[in-house]
Amino acid sequence: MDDKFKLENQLCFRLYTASRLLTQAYHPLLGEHGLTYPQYLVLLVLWEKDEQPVNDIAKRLLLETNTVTPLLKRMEAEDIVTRSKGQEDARQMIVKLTKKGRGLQKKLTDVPETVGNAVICESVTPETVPGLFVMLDDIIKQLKQ
Amino acid sequence: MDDKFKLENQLCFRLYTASRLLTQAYHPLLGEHGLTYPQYLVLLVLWEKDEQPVNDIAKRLLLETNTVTPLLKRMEAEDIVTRSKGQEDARQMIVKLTKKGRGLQKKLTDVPETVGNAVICESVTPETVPGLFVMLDDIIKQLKQ
DNA sequence: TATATTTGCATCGTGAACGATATAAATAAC
DNA sequence: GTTATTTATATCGTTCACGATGCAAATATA
Repeated sequence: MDDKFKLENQLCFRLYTASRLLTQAYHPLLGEHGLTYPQYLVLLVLWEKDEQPVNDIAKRLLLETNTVTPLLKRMEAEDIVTRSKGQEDARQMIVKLTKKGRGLQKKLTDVPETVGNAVICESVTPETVPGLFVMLDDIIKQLKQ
Repeated sequence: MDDKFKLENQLCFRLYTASRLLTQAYHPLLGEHGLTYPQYLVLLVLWEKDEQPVNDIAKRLLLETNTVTPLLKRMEAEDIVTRSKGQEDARQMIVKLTKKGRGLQKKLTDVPETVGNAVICESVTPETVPGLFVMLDDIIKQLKQ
């Protein structure tokens, strides 16, 4: 009885574990450059579009500003980004890549492929990944409300 | 150029986000009983088999003991589990459910279904979830080494 | 049996996550 | 134009995660 409580029947535990383990796979690659995985996510956002307010970065990553603000301060301390008051709206804090922050893109050029290769296995291949993306995107969309 | 750095092409970001959002979905249901999601996972493990050493619980959840130990201490403080030195091996710390810990199973009986329903959507249905489980299990197995 | 190694757990420090709350600037309502 | 509300960000407290390290009990080795 109570198979519903079995760990093997839990979607959330699988997501939680897969997320942690895959983040761990990034660790040696990013740590070499003094980065954490959430900091790497901020870089992905800024590499796509530089000079964004805190709020835009947080929304893109589906995080709260109270998570992102301290993270950005650490990145500022490491000279990866600058933070400066917005011109038109003084409430905003505009985050901008430094030369070092932009330069990290080249240094991390092999990271996506390295990590991508690490997860390739029986049921997870270039052919099946798009289907996995659809399901995860649906779950995220659903839970965002 | 550099589509490989686009957030939309990242498996890890999807897992990370889906995991966080699904954990958030548990929050109101568990918080009502003073539980966090990782504490709920410990309960799932102990409900399956009571009286386990810290190490067995940690291994089951693929966590380190330095994560699990403080978590168990909080659960002990909340009178959900007891922790006592092992008889045959004095290094072990045996974790056992209290009456309250066992009783929580009945109180949380609706949680799996409630959360399960919350993720049902277009591409995630009782028919497609098993396929998703296979892929996530493969990823976990692969990353465990 | 004395010493070395392994094992199980704990402590410490750092960096997320996140709920709750605070503050100042911008905007809306009166 | 003054007051009320919303918005953008920050601060605070608690709980994970997790690498690094410490310590005592158990086991292996000499």
